[in-house]
Amino acid sequence: MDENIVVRLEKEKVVTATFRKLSPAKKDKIYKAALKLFGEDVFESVLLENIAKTAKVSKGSLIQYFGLKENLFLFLGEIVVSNYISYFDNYFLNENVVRTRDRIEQFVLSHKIYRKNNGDEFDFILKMLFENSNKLSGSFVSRIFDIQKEYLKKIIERGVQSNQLRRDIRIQSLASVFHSILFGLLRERFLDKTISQKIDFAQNLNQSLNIVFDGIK
Amino acid sequence: MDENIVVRLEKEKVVTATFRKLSPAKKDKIYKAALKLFGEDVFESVLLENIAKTAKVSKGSLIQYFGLKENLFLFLGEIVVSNYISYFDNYFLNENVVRTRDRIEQFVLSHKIYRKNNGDEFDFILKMLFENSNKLSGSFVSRIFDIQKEYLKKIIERGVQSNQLRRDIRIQSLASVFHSILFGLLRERFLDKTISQKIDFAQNLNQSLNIVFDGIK
Amino acid sequence: MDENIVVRLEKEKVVTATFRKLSPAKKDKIYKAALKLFGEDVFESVLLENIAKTAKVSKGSLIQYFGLKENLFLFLGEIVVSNYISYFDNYFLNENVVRTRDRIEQFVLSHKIYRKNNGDEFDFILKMLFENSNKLSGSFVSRIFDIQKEYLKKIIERGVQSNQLRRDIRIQSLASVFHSILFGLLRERFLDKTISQKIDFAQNLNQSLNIVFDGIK
Amino acid sequence: MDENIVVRLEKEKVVTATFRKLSPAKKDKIYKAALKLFGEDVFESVLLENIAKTAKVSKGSLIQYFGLKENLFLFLGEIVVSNYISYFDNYFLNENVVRTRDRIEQFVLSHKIYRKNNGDEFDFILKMLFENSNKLSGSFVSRIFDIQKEYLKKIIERGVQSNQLRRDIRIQSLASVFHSILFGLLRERFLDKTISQKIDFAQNLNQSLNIVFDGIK
DNA sequence: GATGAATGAGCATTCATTCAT
DNA sequence: GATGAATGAATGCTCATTCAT
Repeated sequence: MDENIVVRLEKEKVVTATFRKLSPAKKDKIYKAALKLFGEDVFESVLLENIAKTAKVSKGSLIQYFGLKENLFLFLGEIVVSNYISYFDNYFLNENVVRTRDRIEQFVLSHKIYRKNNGDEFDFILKMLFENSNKLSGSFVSRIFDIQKEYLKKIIERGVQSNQLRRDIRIQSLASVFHSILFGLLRERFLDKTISQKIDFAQNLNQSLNIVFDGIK
Repeated sequence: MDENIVVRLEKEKVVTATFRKLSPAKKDKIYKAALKLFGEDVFESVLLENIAKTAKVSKGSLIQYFGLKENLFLFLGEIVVSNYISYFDNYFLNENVVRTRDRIEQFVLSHKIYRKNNGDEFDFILKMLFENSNKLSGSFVSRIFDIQKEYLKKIIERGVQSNQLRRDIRIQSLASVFHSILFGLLRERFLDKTISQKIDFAQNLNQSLNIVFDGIK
Repeated sequence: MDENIVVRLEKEKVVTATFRKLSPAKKDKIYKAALKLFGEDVFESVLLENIAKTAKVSKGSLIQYFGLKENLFLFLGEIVVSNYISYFDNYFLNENVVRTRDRIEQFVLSHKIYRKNNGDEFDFILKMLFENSNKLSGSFVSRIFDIQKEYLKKIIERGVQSNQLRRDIRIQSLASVFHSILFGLLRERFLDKTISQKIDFAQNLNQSLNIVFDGIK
Repeated sequence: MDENIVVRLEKEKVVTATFRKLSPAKKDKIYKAALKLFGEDVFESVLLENIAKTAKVSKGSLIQYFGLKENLFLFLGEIVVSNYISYFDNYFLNENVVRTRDRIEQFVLSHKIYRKNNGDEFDFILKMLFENSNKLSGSFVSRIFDIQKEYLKKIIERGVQSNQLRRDIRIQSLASVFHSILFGLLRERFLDKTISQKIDFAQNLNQSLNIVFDGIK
């Protein structure tokens, strides 16, 4: 957990000094407990008492650390975003795919590995995307989306530079299109109960990318 | 309001006979009140008392009509879906655009008009898409999505028949791609607070369609 | 149903004139429906709506006939008591057992036949005896008990006259003792879940009577 | 209050750990308040709010201690039974009456003293015996009855051993008969509004015992 | 007279937050 | 600083009774 974020959140009155001074191990235990439970249920249905029990901390302490249930939730969001960035910054450092199309495909598919290693973070993000009221999750979702689009934009930019993509394309728009497709597949995969689910996620992705790269006229 | 739906819902114990027998005007008043409030806030935050007040009905009556708050909610969903279908079935009856690309564009843009005339329905759909837990809204969302994809599939099919689209395209996949784009734009438009919002919805749509129709290689 | 009772209850504002004027058949249908349901559950748990449904009458009518749920209940009690008296007055008219001991035994056992022919009345009496608050059932229970003791007293009196019983016995006390025993057996039979239930009711009765008739010293 | 019972009830989820950890004084205050009110009225008519007020505790705390109103009720029953046993076990330790007949008489009459010292327990038992639905009070009543019969059986057994009672008597049956008589007197004394009430309880008891001990033939 | 729709007082239960220890 | 007991506002649901048709 990035201590700088904790320091900033203390200034923003999201966490208290008491929390900041906790041992990293304890902070992490609280983070993990809250993450797990907020990833399993909607905000309203998650009880402080259960988080406390899971973190082996008292309910009173939780309130002392965050003041409000909502602040604990905000704190979570900040750490998840920060971890998400770390993870994919690192991913791109080690990625050396050449074709633009493949880079996008790999990026999207790499979320499967992210999920395997960071299951609770992944579940939390899904809950934020689809099940918590915009009032609570709005800014979190925007940030995750902006981050994802930023990665896509960088891939596209290099594609333009390397003449794999047409120069006249608007990068921002293309990033949005790719992002919508990625997001749509995600939703189908995890929420819809319709036929489409039976088709493989990777296959769906492949076809969608074909459509955009080849055009349909 | 389609009385056949009310009859069906009575069989499914979602509404009571007492509700079914209400005058259409009263049923509509209740529908409108609930629609407005459930479109403004998350399920848990909507109070029966306020719906009652808005509909100028007693809380007791509401319970007498639906038994459970959740049933009132389910009832709403059914009517909204039914109205959505009526609206767009009618839209396509009167539509006579020729180019496939333009047909999709018009269909998406027509949601603006739908919104203008059916603001509360529109807001309710948005709440369902983004803010209520999947447990509550899951089936509603699936149905709305299936309906939208069905319309897109029909447009695509005619596009293939009239040789405007390549014959080797998978219709289902293409419909999904278009739907993801449409859905992404919707989200950006109504929920994100980022820069992208400043750009015009229609322009965004136009560019997205260009990308898919032209290909980007 | 004894119309005189209905007339008296009207004067006591337990039933309305509207009810009195109902056809005997309808009055009886209401009586039977209420009897059945009040015999199945505690006063508070019996819903007017269900009585109405069972009697094929509207809830509004029920209120119109009795004003208060409690009055319907009082009405029931009156009729049950009246029927109970008729039944056992008639029983004693046709009874010609000689020995006092046997007369008591037969009287108690005859309740089995009463139960077979008047199951709902019997269940109602049990509910009154054991499960409804004294506030509601108190006077009913007293009356039933007085009636039963009266029958016992008459049996005892004849026993004394025919020199089957000691002359120095206090009839009232003896009647109470017999009644307590009868009542205790009833309770064991219908409410307790203990071992005693396995033993036969008739056997239990037989032994209890032996004890009292033989003395135990 | 027996702490072992509280510990057992915690395992059976009737009381919570929070309640168990309360100071004995506080537990007792709650017990006494609930006892008083449940002894005055039927289960449904007793309000948590009033118990809370009487115990000088918040309604929320009550729920925190017992989870359900019904559990508070069950808890009461357990303690009352346990106290009843303690009281009469102690009574028999200090009792040294010789004649069987007198022993029974004294045992029954000792309930008057029990009542004087434990008025609320006594009232609660009466409410359980006569006024709460069998669903709620059934097991409580069975247990109290079994306890009472057990005491009677022990008296009878010693009576047989000391040749005060005939050897051929069935102890179980005789205990039941005595119990019925005791119970009948109790009922007359506290619930009936009839003449019999005017006669003294002790006199009634005396006569009833005479009848059984002397036989009536 | 009959109906059944309308009403609203009443109550148990939930749970974040406060606060005493 | 840590704990967890105490609190009470908030809300869905029940159902006898009222009342308009």
